[in-house]
Amino acid sequence: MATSCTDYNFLQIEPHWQNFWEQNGAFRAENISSKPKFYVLDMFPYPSGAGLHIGHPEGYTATDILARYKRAKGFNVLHPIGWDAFGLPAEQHAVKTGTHPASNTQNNIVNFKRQIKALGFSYDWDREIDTTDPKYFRWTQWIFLQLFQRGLAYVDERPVWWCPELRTVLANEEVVDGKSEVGSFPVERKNLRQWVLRITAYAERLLADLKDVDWPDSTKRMQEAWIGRSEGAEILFDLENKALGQLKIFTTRPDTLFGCTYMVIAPEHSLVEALTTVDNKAAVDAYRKKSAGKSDLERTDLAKDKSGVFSGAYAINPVNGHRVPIWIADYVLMGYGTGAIMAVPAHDDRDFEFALQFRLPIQAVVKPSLEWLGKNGAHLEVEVKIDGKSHTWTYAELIEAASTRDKTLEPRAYEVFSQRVSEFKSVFTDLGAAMNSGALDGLPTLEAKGRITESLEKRGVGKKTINYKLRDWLFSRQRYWGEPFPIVWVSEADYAKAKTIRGATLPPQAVTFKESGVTHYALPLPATALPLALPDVQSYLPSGTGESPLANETAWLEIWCNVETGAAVSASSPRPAGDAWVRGRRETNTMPQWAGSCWYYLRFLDPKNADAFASPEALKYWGAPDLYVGGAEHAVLHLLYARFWHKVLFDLGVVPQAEPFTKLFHQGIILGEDGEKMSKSRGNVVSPDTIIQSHGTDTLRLYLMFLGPLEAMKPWSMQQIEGMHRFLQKVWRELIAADGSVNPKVSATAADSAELTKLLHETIKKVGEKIETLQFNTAISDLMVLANAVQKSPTVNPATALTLLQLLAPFAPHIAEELWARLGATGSIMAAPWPAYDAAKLVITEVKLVFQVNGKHRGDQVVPVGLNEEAALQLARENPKVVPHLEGKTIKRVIYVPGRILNIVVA
RNA sequence: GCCCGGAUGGCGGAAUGGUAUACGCAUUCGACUUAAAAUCGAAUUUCCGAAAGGGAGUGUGGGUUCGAGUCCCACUCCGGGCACCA
Repeated sequence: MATSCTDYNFLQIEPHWQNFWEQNGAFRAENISSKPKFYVLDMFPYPSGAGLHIGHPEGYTATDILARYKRAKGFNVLHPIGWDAFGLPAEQHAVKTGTHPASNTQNNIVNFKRQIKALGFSYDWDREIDTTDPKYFRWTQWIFLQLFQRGLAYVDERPVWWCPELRTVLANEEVVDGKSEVGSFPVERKNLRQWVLRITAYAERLLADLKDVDWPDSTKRMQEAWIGRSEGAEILFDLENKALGQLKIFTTRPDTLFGCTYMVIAPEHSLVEALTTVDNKAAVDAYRKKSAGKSDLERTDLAKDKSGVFSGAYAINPVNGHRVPIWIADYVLMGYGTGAIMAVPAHDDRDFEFALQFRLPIQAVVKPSLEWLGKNGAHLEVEVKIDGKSHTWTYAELIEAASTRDKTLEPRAYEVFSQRVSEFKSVFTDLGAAMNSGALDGLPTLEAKGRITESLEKRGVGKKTINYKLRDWLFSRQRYWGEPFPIVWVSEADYAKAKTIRGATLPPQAVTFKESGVTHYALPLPATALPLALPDVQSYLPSGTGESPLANETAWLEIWCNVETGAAVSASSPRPAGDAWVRGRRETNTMPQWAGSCWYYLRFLDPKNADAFASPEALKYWGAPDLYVGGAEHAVLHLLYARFWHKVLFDLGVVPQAEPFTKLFHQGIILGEDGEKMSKSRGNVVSPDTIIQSHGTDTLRLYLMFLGPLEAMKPWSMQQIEGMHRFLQKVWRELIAADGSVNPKVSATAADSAELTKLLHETIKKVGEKIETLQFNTAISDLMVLANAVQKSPTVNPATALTLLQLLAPFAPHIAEELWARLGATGSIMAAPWPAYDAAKLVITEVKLVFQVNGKHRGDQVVPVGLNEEAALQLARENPKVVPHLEGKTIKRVIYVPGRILNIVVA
């Protein structure tokens, strides 16, 4: 039933149809259906206090268009939404106001939901999820238990930002210019006990399986770089002081081992203390202290000046027995490789810089090409002996001679490189051939690598290894507002007791940590005891010790725990009867925001299931999302973490496919009218609410899609949006008369012109194809062209008008429903099958043939399709515009592309 | 420094190797109106020209081709991401 307004009153029409859809459950997806499925997913939002910004509806409109189109095409469409609602801002708000983060979060959700509903998206609201709902995070905790059980979770000391003044741990974003964001107090790095997930165990598969997904190449490449696989060798260097054992290094260039003139270990390396000699101790201690205060970022910021300090100790190069000094420098990171390197200054930029700064020897061991030598050493002057006579040449001359006239000069060229390597303009880091390397001499780099690795391996001082930049995932936060870990810390004896009862659910190796000489054992709650809810706390302020506010909730924290059932009573109560009760302390860390978003796409399949995170039937029917749309800022972290969890679930046999997101698309950022990123401080933020009030959501949706290609970054324009509104007004006016009745030009007795009919069928074809490929901006152009044709036409057949509305419906669903109803069509436009085009109507009998002379457009003529070349050439030669260009010329060649061009090449 | 994008009218942008600038915005003129808005019609890459017409033209320079915005090579500028990863 249509509204009663006479003009295009979107403020009345839009809520009316939103209400209609809601009451009819128009967008409900069925888990049991004979229809083919289509799962289209948005990256669900974090419900911030600021409300929706214009970037949200951009991606959401794109998926909504596809969802509505696919429904019309006969698919059972799953198009869900929910809330990624754990997070730092809610916690900060709670600290400030003292109110529970849940209440603030719920307020924000209400606001987000109102805004999203006002945009008319066809979400299945029955499947709404909220990551902070215990019914949801019960399964987040369950997945953690699976990881834990498989040995993929462990506890380790990791550095975090610590603010002594605020007595709290800070997130990276809470640290601004080395000071706390709140209060500008100094901060330092401090090691704290953290949960870590062993994502590195999946590095190889995370890399290899990228080939199976339909993702933007740039995103794949970013993930590849992040995983950062490199092949090389681990090599053991004997230490001069044999009592200290050996030093293990990682290198991607074992072939340069003969060029190793010193070694560097990270300041955090476990051997630092033992290696440092008495004379150097003071300097080393000072240096370690200085670099401990630096973040990785600061270490890299100081890139220009390499810093470091000599340990006083030496190692022995395993291939030539040379005594090489061991330095300590923070350009070597403990987190990559072995935290120690062999420095080859002749063939590595950083090592070279360091060697220059500390006057360490530089030994060339890889031959560059003569070309490279000429380019980088041209400025040198060299002595050259020819027939016993000495000449002074420029190095460029020597290279020139060696590479053209006199091959015998080549050794001299390399001799110069060898002796004066530090005088060359750049460091040779590419592949070449070995030199000054004993038995390796002359071997190309790749062969030399293999040869030396093999020989080291035989001697037991080296082996081939693969290294990844990817590091294990720091998975805990010292915060209140996150999923609690379903872990209780117990004594060794109690853990042993638990093991006899629940052995199968414990990891192969117990997870432990040592504190004041006591080893604590991590005992998981049984899955039946989930969810472990957050307790109410007195204060959201941090505990002051670095632990989360949960550490202050003694009654929740210190418990008697039943190892069999996971039941708990406060430790202040008497110990309950029975053997299974042990004394424990709960884990006070909570999970990071990523946890909830790592698997939410699976919960949508079966969101109310109380027995499993989703039923096997739902998992099988829906599978992975067919399309996932979201910002490129998630190209690495979210998308890599989710892939990791998914693979673990796949290994468990609970999800049927190895990759979670088959097809991925990133929408571009919408900039402010000034072409800058939208931000509060610039005052260029556009709110969807304002536009919905002034122009309506149909206009907003159309405009967002018309701005430009979905993936492009594009500026907002208030003037352009008027054009979209005019377009909808025009559609309205062509179909509805001033009094609100149907425009008399829409007449059942009117037959459309052949041109209009043809255009209609062309448009059906184009719009359908363009929706499939997410080319919405040009699809809308096509709709405008059709609307313009309808406008020009004196009459229009109702069937044509209805088809136009159907094509418009995915983009601007409210006005489409309204006009559909007013034209007397039955049911919802959403229920009508997508119009099919008639290929016969697309057949053309005449085309415009362009005449070119020497590739230049000189004239054109409408000709029948299938005109042969001879006839076409004849027409061209008679064309008055072409004739002058042919006069007095001989035709050398004719290129004829039927239906397109006839190019006459003349001399 | 490295990696990835991009550069087309006054603006957002469109163009399977085949008429460059579709569609929209803006601007100008005209119609309607007492007037304005809205709407409708027309014009709008640039240079020469009254016009007809012609020349140039997709960041720069080269190349391939009958024909290049599109393919190849070199470069400039802009944007984004990553960054001492051995």
